[in-house]
Amino acid sequence: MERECGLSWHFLFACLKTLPTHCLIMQPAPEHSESELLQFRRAKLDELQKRGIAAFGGKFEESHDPGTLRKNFVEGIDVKVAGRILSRREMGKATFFDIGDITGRIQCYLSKNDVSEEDYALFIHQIDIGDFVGVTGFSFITKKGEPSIHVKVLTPLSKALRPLPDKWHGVTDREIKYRQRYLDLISNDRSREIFVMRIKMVAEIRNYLHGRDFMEVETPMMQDVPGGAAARPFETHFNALYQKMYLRIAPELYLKRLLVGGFNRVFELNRNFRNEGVSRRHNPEFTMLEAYWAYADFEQMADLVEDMICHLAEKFCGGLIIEHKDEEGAVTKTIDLTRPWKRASYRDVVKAAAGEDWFTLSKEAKVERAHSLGVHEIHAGDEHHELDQKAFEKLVEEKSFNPTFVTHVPKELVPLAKQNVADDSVVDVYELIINGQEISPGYSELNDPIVQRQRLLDQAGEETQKIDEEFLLALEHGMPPAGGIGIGIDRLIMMLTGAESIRDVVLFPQLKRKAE
RNA sequence: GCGCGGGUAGCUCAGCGGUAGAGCAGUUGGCUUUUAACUAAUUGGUCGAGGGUUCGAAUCCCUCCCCGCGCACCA
Repeated sequence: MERECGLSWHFLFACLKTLPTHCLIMQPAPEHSESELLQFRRAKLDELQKRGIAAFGGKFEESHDPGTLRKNFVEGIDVKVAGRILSRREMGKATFFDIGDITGRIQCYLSKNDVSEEDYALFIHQIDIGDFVGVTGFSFITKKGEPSIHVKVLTPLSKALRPLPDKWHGVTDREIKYRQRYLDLISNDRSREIFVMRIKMVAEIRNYLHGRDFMEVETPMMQDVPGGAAARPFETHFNALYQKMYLRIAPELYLKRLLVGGFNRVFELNRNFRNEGVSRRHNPEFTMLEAYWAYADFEQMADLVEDMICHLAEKFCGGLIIEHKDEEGAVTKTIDLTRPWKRASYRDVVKAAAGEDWFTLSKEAKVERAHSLGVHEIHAGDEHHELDQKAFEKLVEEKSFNPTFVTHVPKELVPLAKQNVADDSVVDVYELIINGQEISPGYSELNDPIVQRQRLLDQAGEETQKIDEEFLLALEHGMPPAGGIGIGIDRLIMMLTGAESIRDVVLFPQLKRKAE
């Protein structure tokens, strides 16, 4: 006892004496000395290394993951498990501690009976919460019924020089959650669950489409002409070719080239980039699924999307009723995905929300009507289709939580879709609204190169967009009639997990650079 | 870009003109089935940055930085 005590004092004394110069060597220009907390951890690292222990470890052959072992627990078997120490309960001659990772956590028990006095002291004094360790021992259940590992050998695997966030509250500071996502993942169960769910869902979407004979392809993210959507692109410069390039705003025009090339069922599930503002619903780089199915139309695409989203909900959300909850666990919103989903035309849903006579009104009368319905972000100077669209967004989209396929949208809004045979002022498309947001558009794709050129020119007149001549050239070689969809994956995940911000479903959301 | 709210110890937060605080984490002890372990003592702060007002500023005022929410742009 006294020996141990004496050792520790000697050790502490030695550290305090040697630390200042050590810090200067490690950090060339610190503005002020490191906090005491960090100094202690550095000293522990030094001590481990002095004793010839590999503080940043190496190979450790685990028999189980921490969470998997706990889930499928079997008592009385030999186990080797590695993980980060997440908490610790010291009881004199024995210590309980939890190790964990993305799979979950498991409790470990280390007793002085099982290791030398020296090793136990090393564990107590040099190993911290936050360090990675490997444990070798056997599984058992404690008196209180907790599945645990009785540790026979403890192997330090990596020293953490900084402490973990609050063990109870985790990280709540949004800035730390986003900038240092790893801390959020280590300390917040909810964040971990959402990201694991996202990863599984994205994998399942790929499985689902592969199962229906869609081929996943990769098309350029750097494009000469950024097409396929109306959005401001990010610009970059290609040094070798000495030309300006753009990050893609959509893969659409390349996927259609593949339809021309005979790829009858293709999809791409990857990032798009749009140089627009960030918000709860917008991240400048976001994940989009686009799929094209030759000889299908927008209604078959709607069936496909409906089936796929229900499949995901049943597989990962326990059914078609999705409940969004607040931090106290109270249900704030319920989304009912029960099939069949509502389908209604754009004109009908706008009339239902803004009045039967809406489409007969003058611009001024539309603005007045909108104001009376509480919509103030609307201006008489806009074109009719813009006023209609504003009414749609504010009065229909933002208020629709259960799924609705809004069909037959005015053609001005969608230049890449086929016009309706009966009414050529609208196009054969749907916009799927769930959770107050557009989750997915689907088209009967326009494959007439002459009409396509004219529609792009009409739109370019307003938006000064460049026409992708290579795309039109491809269409002139003949593109099969096809249905196409896009699904905003981030928003889909928000809807299915109840995340309130896109930043809660994107691992590393874009943030402004922090000043030096 | 505009408006509102926020930035205090490693983390979670209180303080809002008069000596910078709590809990957890940390350090040193006690404790051999604990689990937000318990328990005693204790360390730790350019109060986001820079100016100003004041005898005195974390606190009031100005400028700037970052984060959140709303609006605008957009999916």
